[in-house]
Amino acid sequence: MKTNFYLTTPIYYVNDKPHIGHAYTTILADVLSRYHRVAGDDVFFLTGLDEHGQKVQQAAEKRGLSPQDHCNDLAPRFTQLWERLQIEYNDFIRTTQPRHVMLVQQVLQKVYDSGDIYADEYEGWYSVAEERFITAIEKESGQFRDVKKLKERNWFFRMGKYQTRLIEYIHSHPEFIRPLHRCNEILGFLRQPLGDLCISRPKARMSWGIEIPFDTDYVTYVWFDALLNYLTGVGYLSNEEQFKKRWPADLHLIGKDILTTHAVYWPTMLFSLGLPLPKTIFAHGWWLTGDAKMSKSLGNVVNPLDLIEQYGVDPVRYYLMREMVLGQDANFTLESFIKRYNSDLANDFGNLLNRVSGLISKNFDGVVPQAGVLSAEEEPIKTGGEQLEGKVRKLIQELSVHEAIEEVMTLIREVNTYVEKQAPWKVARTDLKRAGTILYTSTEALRLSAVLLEPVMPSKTRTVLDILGAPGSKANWGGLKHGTKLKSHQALFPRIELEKSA
RNA sequence: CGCGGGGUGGAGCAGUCUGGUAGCUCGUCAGGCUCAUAACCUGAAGGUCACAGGUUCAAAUCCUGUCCCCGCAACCA
Repeated sequence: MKTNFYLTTPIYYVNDKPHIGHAYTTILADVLSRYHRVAGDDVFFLTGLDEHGQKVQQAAEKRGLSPQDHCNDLAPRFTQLWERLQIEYNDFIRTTQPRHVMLVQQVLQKVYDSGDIYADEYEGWYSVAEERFITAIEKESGQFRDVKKLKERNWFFRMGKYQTRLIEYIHSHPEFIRPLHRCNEILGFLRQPLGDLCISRPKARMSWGIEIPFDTDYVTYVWFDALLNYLTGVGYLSNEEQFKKRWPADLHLIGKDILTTHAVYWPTMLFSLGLPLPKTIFAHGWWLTGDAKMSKSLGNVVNPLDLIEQYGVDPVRYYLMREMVLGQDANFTLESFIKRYNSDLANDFGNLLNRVSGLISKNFDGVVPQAGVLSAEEEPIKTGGEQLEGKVRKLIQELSVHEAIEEVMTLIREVNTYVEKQAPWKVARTDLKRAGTILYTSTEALRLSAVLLEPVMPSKTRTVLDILGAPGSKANWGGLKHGTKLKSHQALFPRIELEKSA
């Protein structure tokens, strides 16, 4: 019986091209998916686009396009980037798809019928920029642009009535909101009375959205619409078999900026629908460049496509996964990227491949030698290799991707040390059998490391396994077969030579 | 008392939830090796873990307080 694993990224808002933040979350989801697939889980990985809302409407108007044309134009930029980044998602949802529109309307009707939606006249300060009403305190803060007094009839979701239940749920499910400090943040937020959520927008003001089924003068507030994608993607109200199998989601990956919507709005919506809550909502940090937050709005976006063109997909994936401690902010700089690339990928990983393949080529005609009797020297390498898969698996379960990677890199460094100390190039002159044992051991450890890095760097690790004649092999010791002829190859990760500038 | 992030050897960071000789990468210095992508290996220097109290047999880690740095119009993960 396979374990189901359903994970999601947020659906990205299509008012501009994708940037490194989108790429990061999606790569992270892909890496986790791949680790779970390798572990034998039945993975369902959902990503997609959030296409409704005022900002999309405005962006479209600016370009002289209809909102739908604007979305249709931008959507491929995301899907093409995901292809380029080797993202293997199971489904790509767009909130303008009929399946989603239907679901949102059904859900609205359901919630309405259950009495959790009511109409009310509301007068307050409205931030055009934020697309929402703000409180008097927020207005005083001066942080909101285009604030005006607005009196409007709208539909409201009885979010407030689930406050106590949500607090209790969070307390009794420590894995629900992670990392822990985010959980505390939400609990802090919930110490204030939780109001109801305005879930409609009058078409007169904003028409680009899903029509409210019981009041056609209104469209659905974009967040109420967007969050439901997680249900649409697994067939809620349309494919009960799939839904039963997949829901609740195991992991919602999100950025810390959208924590409240996911950890407060979303659970209360699910409470109202009588559905179980996702097992874990994980909020990761931001990529900072210098001291500024990476954002498409600041014009300091590092275009992931540019990096890929120059250095390849795998190093970019590796860097993003290794450099960010999940849950914290990280700095993105070209310098640190190059350092990581050179020290980890070129000097340690790639160079080790060259060392062993060169030695096998010189001393064994390029044919993997047999491991003879293992001495005490081999033990740490072999044991380390045997234990590595378990360590990596545990760390991935804990969502410590950077540590999982570091565990593998540690073994690779140990193998480099081992090769250095055993000096097979010397031993080969007097004891070819012993040299064979050394080379088998180091090459096998390299193979095993490549297998365990495959979710992070799917292309390059496959190249390594291909060179070693062990494609599709597993992370247990002994996957490398003696007698295999190694394929000739170029440097796996050519060093990036830094231009020496003043 | 607006919100959030952070202060750990020269740099960048783990470690803090689950207290127990302070770790990694880079850089520097010295040496080794020369199979390899000027790579790799060994050793060394360098930290009172922002500060002050407290809890404890034991604190970077838990509690209390203080100081400092960074980000916060444009919804952006």
